[in-house]
Amino acid sequence: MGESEGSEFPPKKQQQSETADFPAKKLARQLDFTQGVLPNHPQSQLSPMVVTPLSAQCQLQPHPQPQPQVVSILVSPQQQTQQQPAVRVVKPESPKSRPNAELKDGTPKKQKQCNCKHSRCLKLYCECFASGTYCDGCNCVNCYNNVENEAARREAVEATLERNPNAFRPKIASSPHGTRDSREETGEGLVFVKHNKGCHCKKSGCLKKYCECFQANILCSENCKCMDCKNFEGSEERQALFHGDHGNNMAYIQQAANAAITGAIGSSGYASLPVSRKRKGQELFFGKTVKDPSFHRLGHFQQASHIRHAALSSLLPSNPVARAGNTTTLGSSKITYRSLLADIIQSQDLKELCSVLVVLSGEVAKTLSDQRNSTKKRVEDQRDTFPDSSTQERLQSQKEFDADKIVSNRSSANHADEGAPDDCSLDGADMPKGRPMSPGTLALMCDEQDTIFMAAASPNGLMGYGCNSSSQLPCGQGMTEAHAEQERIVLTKFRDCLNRLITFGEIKETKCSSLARTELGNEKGPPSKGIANTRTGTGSQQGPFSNGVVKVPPAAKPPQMVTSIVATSSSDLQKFPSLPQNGDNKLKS
DNA sequence: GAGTTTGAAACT
DNA sequence: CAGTTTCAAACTC
Repeated sequence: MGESEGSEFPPKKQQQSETADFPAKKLARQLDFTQGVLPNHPQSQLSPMVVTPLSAQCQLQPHPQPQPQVVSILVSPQQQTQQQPAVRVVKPESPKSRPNAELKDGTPKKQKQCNCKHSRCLKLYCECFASGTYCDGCNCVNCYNNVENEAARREAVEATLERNPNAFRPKIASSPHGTRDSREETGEGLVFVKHNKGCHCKKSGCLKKYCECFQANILCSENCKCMDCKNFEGSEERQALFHGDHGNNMAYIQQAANAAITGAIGSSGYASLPVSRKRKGQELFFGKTVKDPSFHRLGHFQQASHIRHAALSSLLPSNPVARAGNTTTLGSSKITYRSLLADIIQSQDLKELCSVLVVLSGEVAKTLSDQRNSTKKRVEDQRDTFPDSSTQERLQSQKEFDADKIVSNRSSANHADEGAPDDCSLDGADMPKGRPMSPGTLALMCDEQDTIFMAAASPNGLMGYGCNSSSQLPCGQGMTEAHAEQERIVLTKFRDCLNRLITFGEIKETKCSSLARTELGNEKGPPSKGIANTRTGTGSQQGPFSNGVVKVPPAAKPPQMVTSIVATSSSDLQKFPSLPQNGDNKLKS
């Protein structure tokens, strides 16, 4: 029925609804990108920074709302020209919907390929379409979800949005404010996420991937209308799935799921809870305690593996959830991901970091221009002494050489432990004349609307540097070098910061890993393959915010994060193998 | 790999 | 809004 072959697709009814307003504006309106947080927020007007994935990830959050998963906006080349962003709403919890996501072992995962036959990949049945991406290398038949059929695709998007304005929104969201309040009341440092619509499972017990909640590695919530749900906190069935260190073994999980669904697990040895034990409202948020605290950690393990975006957002200090301190408190019933670094990164720290980087940048600029000035002065002095042209030439060469040396010396001083990324200096090659800023710098600044950063920048001369120095330095190469150097210094420090964060996270991870093993009483289980991801080698295999997600006592927390970061010496750096040296990866990683 | 099961999406 | 159908992924054999 429905769309039979040969019938007009999409249906006429849907086609008629096209308006001039659509789809870009409509999309922009309907996709708040942050789970309903932004629409009323002044910054919700789809600024370029918001739709830029990198920016979205490192964007400083001036607003206090809990930050949901990062929503990547995929702008196809064609759509870029048409200013109609396709929206790739990432289900951050679902590996399959994260193109190029990595498996736990770090192996790059191929983008999910759909196998649609009858939907032309223009309905939400199609995962590619649902995720806002073109089909690429899929096994689909009669696919319209491609550039060649952009018009049809757009209409389909419109039709889909007409049916459901939230169709392309992330299905998994951070809980609304009330939940955050709950968190605050319980003193928990947990991020609460749940399925927006909830699942409607009947037979799977919400313990199979048929269940969107389970697939998302989140617990069923009050939004769900599932039957015989076993995907709730404290569920022995669910716990059995992930018990021990089988967290990565899907076969084992599925076996356990089957056992759970058929009743083999859950009625033996444990008091079976009522069917609707999943949270309804806040009942369980406050009252019910978790029988087994270790299960709580398990929840973190599991969820962490899929919710990297959430991890990132929880890292943001402005997220009060991430800020909450006591990692040893395990009273809440809502299991959600919480970053290992949540205790380490404080809002204040990030502000300080920004300020320090700005100051640092300003200092570099100042030092650089001072040195250039002295060089210039020396040259001029010598010119007065040796007015002949050949000497002038030599002096000019000397001047240029000195300038280069300044840059390279400073560079080497700050890259003693690395191959200095030359690409930094390329950034300014095609800078505009006004206030040149390389992509790297822009990335560092992340959000140009961030008042903290910008406010801090001005008094320290960073913002003025470009103008001032332009009068001091010859335009072009010298200025490019100056900016490149300035950027390099700042990025280096920032990298140091990230390195240290990684290290702290790993310390916690390691501690928690052993702690979890102990508390889980999993003598029967084989050693974990996935829980304790010890970073080996360069450490750049995993991003700084990768899935080390284990709760541990905050023993590793440095007293003053930023201060210690900035004070990091190059010798310290050598302890921490680097982040990617490639300029592009420096911040994106 | 084919067939079955499942639940979301689409439709009535 | 509830019931039914369609669809494609998940799952089983």
